[in-house]
Amino acid sequence: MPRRRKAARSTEILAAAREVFTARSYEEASISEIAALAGCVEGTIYTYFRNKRELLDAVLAAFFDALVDDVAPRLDAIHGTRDRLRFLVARHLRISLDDPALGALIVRESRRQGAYFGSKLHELNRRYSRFLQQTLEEGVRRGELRPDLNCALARDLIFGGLEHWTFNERGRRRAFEPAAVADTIVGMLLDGWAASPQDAPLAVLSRRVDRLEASLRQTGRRK
Amino acid sequence: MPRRRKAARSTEILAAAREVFTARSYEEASISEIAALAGCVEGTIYTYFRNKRELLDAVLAAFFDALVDDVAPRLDAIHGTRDRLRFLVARHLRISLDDPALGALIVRESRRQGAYFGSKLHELNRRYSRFLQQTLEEGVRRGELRPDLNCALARDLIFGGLEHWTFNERGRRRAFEPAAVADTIVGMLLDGWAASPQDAPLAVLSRRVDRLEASLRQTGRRK
DNA sequence: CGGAGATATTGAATTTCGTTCATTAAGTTG
DNA sequence: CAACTTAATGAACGAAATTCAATATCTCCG
Repeated sequence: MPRRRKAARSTEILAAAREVFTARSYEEASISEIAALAGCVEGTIYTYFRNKRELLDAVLAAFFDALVDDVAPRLDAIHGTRDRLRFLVARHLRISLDDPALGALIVRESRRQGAYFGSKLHELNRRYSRFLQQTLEEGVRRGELRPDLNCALARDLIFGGLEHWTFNERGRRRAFEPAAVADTIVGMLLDGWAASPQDAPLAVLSRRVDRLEASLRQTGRRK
Repeated sequence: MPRRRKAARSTEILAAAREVFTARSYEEASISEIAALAGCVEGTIYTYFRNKRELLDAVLAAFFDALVDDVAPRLDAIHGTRDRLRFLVARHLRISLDDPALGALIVRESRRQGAYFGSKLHELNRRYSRFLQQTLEEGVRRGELRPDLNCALARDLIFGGLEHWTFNERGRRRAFEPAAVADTIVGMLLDGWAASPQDAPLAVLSRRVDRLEASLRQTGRRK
């Protein structure tokens, strides 16, 4: 009932919506719960947002906005393609550590609206993913990456791969170190998965070491 | 009103549900529309499926079941890690060509339920993705892939990357040739993105050609 | 063949939830 | 302090998911 500046109310509703949308799935999240949490009635929400979907989009948009602002200056300070990639991958992985529920929400809901392409969300996503694509393109220009690399495809492989891995990792309920995982992933992508010819003896030896370590770990656990 | 064998009704409802869920988003798809298409009333559906979500899951499960049955024998007939990977990637890409609407539905909705991990859908997904993971593991064992390759991570990178790329490609409304794209992607992943030392002169030359072409295009546009 | 039991199907009732809108009340301005 | 603007309300509406007691149809056994 008290009347305030529009911006304040809008922020409250957005915060409440974020709370509820991360706690429940989109279908289960109800406008009435968001309204209760924001300290207003359902009707009020509709003077700020056209509908439930748009409210969710606003929550996601706020996140991407902040993300872009955070990444831009830090990426500028890094030189060298491999290091930049490591930073971008680690930063992306950190999303789901900083706020796991929000990270899950983004994976669940960010690409779901019928008219995704051309939406504000799509535009924000493009702005964010451009960091990666430009890094790749510059890598090619500098001769650090293969001249025939399809950068748009490479970008999709990275983002999609990270999303998928993060999603599965959440299911496994394991902790992880973004910087270390980013190192591994960037190494895999830049250097390839195929064994180099001179690796063959190394492969055999490494396999034996792996097995030794594994069995040591096993016996260790059995005390 | 006519009464038939349970299996027949169930199949009709499933077919109708698939139709409606691919045409509209989950929220927009209504049980009444599915019932109308299946030639029964809403109530009937609830004697076969507990709720709307479970109906959707059944549609997705039927798809994954068929997919696993299709892939298994064909993969067995292929030997060599690179060829197997090419097949698996191409087959996965073909999903969204065979039935684009269903492909889109899978991306949109397959990981959305709150209790995904441990669900039947999760189990089917695991069975399908195991094809890829086992191919990778065998590749390592044979010495065709790097001995230190993290196969679970590699698998996630591939599936996630393909999903992301397919999603974006749909937005771009371009056609593509699964075999050709699979070739490119498997090549990228196995051989890496970093320029090999002897590529350096090539990279520089390629860069110069790029620039020439770009400026030609520019002047062309200015007429 | 006929009736009893089983069960598939119904459709109306219930409930829940998103959304609308006429009304109220709090600020603002002159 | 009036006239105006607009934030906020909350009751009402409509649509859609879900439930359930009643009904229709099938099966099987005497």
